[in-house]
Amino acid sequence: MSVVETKLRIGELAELTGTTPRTIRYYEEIGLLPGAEREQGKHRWYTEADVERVQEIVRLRDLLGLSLEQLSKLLEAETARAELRRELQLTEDPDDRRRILEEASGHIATQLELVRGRRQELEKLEHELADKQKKVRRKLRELGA
Amino acid sequence: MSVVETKLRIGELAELTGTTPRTIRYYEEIGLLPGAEREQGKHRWYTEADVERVQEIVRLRDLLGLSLEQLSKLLEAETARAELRRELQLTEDPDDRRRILEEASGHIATQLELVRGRRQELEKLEHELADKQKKVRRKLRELGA
DNA sequence: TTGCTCCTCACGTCACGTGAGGTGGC
DNA sequence: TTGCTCCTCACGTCACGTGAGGTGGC
Repeated sequence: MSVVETKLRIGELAELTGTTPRTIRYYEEIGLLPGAEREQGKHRWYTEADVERVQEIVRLRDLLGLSLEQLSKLLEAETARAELRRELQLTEDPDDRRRILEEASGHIATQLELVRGRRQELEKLEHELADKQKKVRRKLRELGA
Repeated sequence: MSVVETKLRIGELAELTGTTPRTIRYYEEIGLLPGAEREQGKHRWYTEADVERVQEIVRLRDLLGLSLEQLSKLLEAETARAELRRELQLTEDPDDRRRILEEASGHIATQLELVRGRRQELEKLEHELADKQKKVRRKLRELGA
């Protein structure tokens, strides 16, 4: 919670997230990343929040294999929520707070379903491979005897 | 083990594997699929073995997120093994059998490592999401009280 | 001021999608 | 024979990679 925000250049953001400047610019171009702050019209400056956003994008992209359009839709709700949350953290109205929390819960549930489905597919493949491995090793033992 | 092989057309192979004819042709073009039997120079005919091959390709492609070049290398050894296996199932030489089985074991181990790594990444993400969900739900309960 | 990183085109690539126009097989 | 599926170009698309030529900031 420091007062001075850490300002990052596009190359630094890229390195911290395992991407490239070109990828960052592309994500901005298609609206997946909010347009970075541009001092007087030249270099882009990023914050810690951008690092987290890009890390989330990269993780879901790689682990779930979603297209960037699908990812946009998945993260859109989250982005809207984040904005609302800021506004409404100021208010203390319990109805508003409940609504925001319920939306968050639903959004997390959606992601959880996707992740669980993938994990189960991978577990199935893993078990099949482990099974194959067992059979091959049993045959090797039989040969050794 | 029937004598008559089931002959499949490219559209049937595609549907059975969740792909498209264009994808099948592309995989043949880049050498990921062996060129299908071509009767007199026109339609391609496929067998059950092709179905299994494409299913394996698709599964590894989607679950591991490998490029088709990486997949080629991963499956190359397996293809070579399959051929050797046929030759050597005829011979009964234990040294040859041992060598083949050991190669198979190594190859399966490689795939298992990739699959386990992915599975663990997904589990980590799943736990983080489950954690988030818990926190949101706790806040909701606090509001309800 | 020098050197590195940044900037914007713009063309290239990978893994296919999508017609266009024509031929094969139950 | 008719209709569907197949065939081969060949251009389009998505998600960037890769220079080319030029400007910004510690």
